[in-house]
Amino acid sequence: MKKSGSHPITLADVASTAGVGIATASRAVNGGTNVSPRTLKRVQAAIRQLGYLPNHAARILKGGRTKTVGLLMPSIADSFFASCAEAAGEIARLHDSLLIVAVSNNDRDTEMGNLAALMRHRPDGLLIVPSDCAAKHLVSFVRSSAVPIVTFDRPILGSGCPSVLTDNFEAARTATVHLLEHGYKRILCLGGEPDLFTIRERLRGYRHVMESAKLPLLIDTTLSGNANSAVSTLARHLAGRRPPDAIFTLKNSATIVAFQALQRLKVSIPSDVALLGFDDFELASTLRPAISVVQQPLENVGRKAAELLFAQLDRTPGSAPSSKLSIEPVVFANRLVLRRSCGCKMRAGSL
Amino acid sequence: MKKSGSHPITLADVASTAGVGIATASRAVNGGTNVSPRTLKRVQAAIRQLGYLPNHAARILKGGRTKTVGLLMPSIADSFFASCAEAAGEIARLHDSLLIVAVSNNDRDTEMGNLAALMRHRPDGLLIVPSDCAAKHLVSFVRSSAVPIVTFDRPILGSGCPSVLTDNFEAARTATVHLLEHGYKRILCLGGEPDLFTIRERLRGYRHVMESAKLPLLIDTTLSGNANSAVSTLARHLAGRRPPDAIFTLKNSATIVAFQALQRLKVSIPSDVALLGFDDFELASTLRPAISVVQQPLENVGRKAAELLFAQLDRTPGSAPSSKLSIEPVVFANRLVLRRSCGCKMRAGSL
DNA sequence: CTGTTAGCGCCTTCAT
DNA sequence: ATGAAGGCGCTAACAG
Repeated sequence: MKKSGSHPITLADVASTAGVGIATASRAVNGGTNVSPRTLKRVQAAIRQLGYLPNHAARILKGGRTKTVGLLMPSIADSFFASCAEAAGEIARLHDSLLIVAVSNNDRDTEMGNLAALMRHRPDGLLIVPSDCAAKHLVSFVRSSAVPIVTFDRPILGSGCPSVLTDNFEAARTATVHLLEHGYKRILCLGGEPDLFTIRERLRGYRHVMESAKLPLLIDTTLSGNANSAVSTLARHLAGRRPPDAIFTLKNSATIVAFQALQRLKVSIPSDVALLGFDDFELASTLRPAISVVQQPLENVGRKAAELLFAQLDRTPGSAPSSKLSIEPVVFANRLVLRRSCGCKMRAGSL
Repeated sequence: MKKSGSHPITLADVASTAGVGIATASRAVNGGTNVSPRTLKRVQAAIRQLGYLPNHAARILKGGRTKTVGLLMPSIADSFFASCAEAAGEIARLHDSLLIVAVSNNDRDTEMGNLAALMRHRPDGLLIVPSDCAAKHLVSFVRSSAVPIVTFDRPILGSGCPSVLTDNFEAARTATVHLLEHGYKRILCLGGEPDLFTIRERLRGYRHVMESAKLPLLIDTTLSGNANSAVSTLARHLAGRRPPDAIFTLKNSATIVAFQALQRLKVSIPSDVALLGFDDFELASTLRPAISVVQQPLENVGRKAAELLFAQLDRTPGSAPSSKLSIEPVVFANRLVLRRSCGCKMRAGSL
């Protein structure tokens, strides 16, 4: 109907076939204020007939919103971030906006490169999961950037940028305390990427508890995603003179590879060594034993971040600057989900 | 540096602070052909100093590419689609483009609504996982749309639109045959959403084999995502006079809820009933027993779809129309990954 | 209520 | 090698 040969339909086309002026057509398109019902109908008919689609670029050029929000995060495929993204996307749709997605792979250069690419599209706002929460490149970007930014999962330290986090420190504390209450004394804290903000916070929580209890710090943050390397890492720890009696894994993937390694080493959970992980995952309750975890309210994080961003966007520039959003991060509490791997529910009859 | 008060930097600003004409500045920005080295340098300095960023909207308005690709799929959070999206995104970056993401929830209205929103951003091309492969609304959209479209995972029948699929029929056939070879005779085919193209193809494969073998068709496509409903569904089947001796699940989530239900019903796999699922998932090999599955080459699908799309985009309009891309869908083969749940490797020593 | 007009920032002839 | 000028499609002032 409108594809072949024909040049793209413009407002002018609509106006002429409707027999009205361009401005009138424009008004008709945008809600139709100050347009007589009859003309409105005529214009709408022309629009349908021609298959007219407003040219977004032209509107933007005029100075309006682009109705897009840039989303920059480590990975789309990671279920954690995918959940946040989905939730954020829903909020965006509610505000008639779309998400432009870019990934950082937790790599600084990739991050800055893709951020630049993002910015060319002039998003109205930015949702960022910073790869490095202290890196000056991001700080200075945020400082000089005119677009509102909200970070989630991790902050950009010293940027004055609103962020939505979960209480990693407190959750790690609670988790470690729980392990202690089970009577474990040698708790191995296991994970990778020790430079990430979230990991550091969790480590801090673990440390805090262990030091208060005057128990030895057993920390190994050399874990890679590789299952085989986890086997040798764990074999080494388990073969020591004083092996750990419990393992606290610092994230999702660490929990999984640790579980797999333990399984392969035929180490029984929790009788030989207990396991408690940060981050829930779909099959955590289906594995045997079911894995106890710290559960983060993912959807809430993504949703809240998006809401915060749109709150800034929708606030008309004229409003009182006193109502400036608090710079204090929004922090969600985490939940300790107790299943079997930590030693809980041992008495319970079934699995 | 550039945030406060100051209006956004334009090419004119660059030109004036560099002391050159706008046109020259423009040339300098775009590769710098026909610009003396000295002026080039001056302009570049001005660009850096001012923090100039080309206004994408203006470029688009001039008729250029938007350097964006629309991605419309059922869900971002679904690991299957997330993997495809990530792969597609990488290809897009290689072509200096970004992904604009919209979701359909497999719902026709949501799909068309979000598609319309997508189109306003004038993407150079579209990557679509159609919710309904036969729905006329999409067909007519594709027909009338001027932007290149590639679908993946599912086709849009009768649209002449290139698509990237996996061989669902053949894989389901192979899987069912494998079950037969184990000696199972009463194979229950279990899943939900029987209207989806992929599900139908898999059902067709199952049917084909069972009918050839003159074995009874046991099909239940009423499964929802809910674990509890799966328990009652399976309990019912298992309690029948002639219960199934094997279950072939039609997708990822069905496999998981079936496994969970079986586990809760204390039905032993594979001795009481064997299990084989369509779609691999992260912990399939970690569950006990490890689940045998049909594995789809997800990344390949996403990547290939994006490549096909850019092949169309990069093909300059002038080139011979004879080289028009084949309308035959690209079909990837699937792999049957045999683990324990189907009864394989029972003799093997360990787990 | 409606039409006319002036740009938004950029690229691209066309002169110089 | 460079500058001036027009127009991409749209909206917001301003006239009528």
